[in-house]
Amino acid sequence: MTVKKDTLGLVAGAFRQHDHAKCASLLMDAARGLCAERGLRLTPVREKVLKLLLKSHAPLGAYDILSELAASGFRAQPPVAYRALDFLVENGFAHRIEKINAFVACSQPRDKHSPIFMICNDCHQVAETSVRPQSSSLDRTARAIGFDIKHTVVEAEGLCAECRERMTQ
Amino acid sequence: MTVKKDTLGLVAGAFRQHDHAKCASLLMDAARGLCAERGLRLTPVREKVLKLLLKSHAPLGAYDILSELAASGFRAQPPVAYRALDFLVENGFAHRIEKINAFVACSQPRDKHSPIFMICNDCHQVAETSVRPQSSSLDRTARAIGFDIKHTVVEAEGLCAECRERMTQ
DNA sequence: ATTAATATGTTATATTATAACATCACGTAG
DNA sequence: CTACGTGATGTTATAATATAACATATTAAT
Repeated sequence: MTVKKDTLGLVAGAFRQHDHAKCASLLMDAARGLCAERGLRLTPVREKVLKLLLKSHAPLGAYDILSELAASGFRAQPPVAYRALDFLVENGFAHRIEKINAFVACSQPRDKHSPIFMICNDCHQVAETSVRPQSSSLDRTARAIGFDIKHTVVEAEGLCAECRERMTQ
Repeated sequence: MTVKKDTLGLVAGAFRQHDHAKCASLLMDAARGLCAERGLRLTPVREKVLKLLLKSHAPLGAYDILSELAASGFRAQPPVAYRALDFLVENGFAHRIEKINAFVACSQPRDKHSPIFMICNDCHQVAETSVRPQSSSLDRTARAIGFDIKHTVVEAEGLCAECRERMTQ
């Protein structure tokens, strides 16, 4: 089993009830701490966008974010959202989900990791888990052919356990 | 090692010189055969789009295909390309690469497989390989939390061995 | 204070994708 | 054969996603 126990817990948790407010505020603190450590500027827009991502139970598109920014009195031209998102993604505070052109806050911003997403087609929630870099079959295949990986995209779409249960009831 | 030997060969091959014309015509024949077996209609546009994908050494965007279709006398409104691509993807003759919004012909259209792509940022070629369904850590994680996978996206971007060598020369 | 680097403001436009509805082609049940 | 249902194509329009380019402002370091 390449998946770590606590990571598995997190995955399951993302599709269940949990203290989201607490979880969000811990992650916000983590981001502030990391920015301080690394000399990164968590400016008002960037912080607001991260807050929006943390608050959401589902991934947000750039234009969802844009309209929430507008509602909070920020400037609302597309580059505003894309720049903030770029910052968050580049620095590991958020991830882009390619399959659905959307963004989620990272659930483990301190760890170097290769995220894996499970996207539920019914409730539209997304669970993040990860594998240790270097341990996946993707990495092993790459090494075997001398391919130097810069970034990986690993996503699955389907139905989460809760939605599946609800459907058969 | 979860990667099969012959699959590995294919991966390496995709970034190297090979008899592309022969490889393309074999895959075209395979597609015609599969359509006959399964009662699918490989109409002129669909065949032309598959031909274009097979001919290309790199993935093609929908609008690349559209302009090549136009150049060959086909109708060239976006839905024409998207419909043909949808058909090819749904029936396993092509894959969509999410990371770059582009399409490639499938190199193993007869096999049920979960494709993996390695995208070279320098030469823009893409190698397809695959893992046996059910054997990846993605599948194991999904089973562990009761997530029912419909489709997976596994992609890596970076530098292929050839481009890396060329750069250090 | 001056300056270089970073971040934001703004306009415009590029790129990717789909909705909606009309028409056509083809196999088949009557 | 023929009319009917299905699937495929034609066409217009527009939606959704993303970036280029350049001006201005803020910050941090000298």
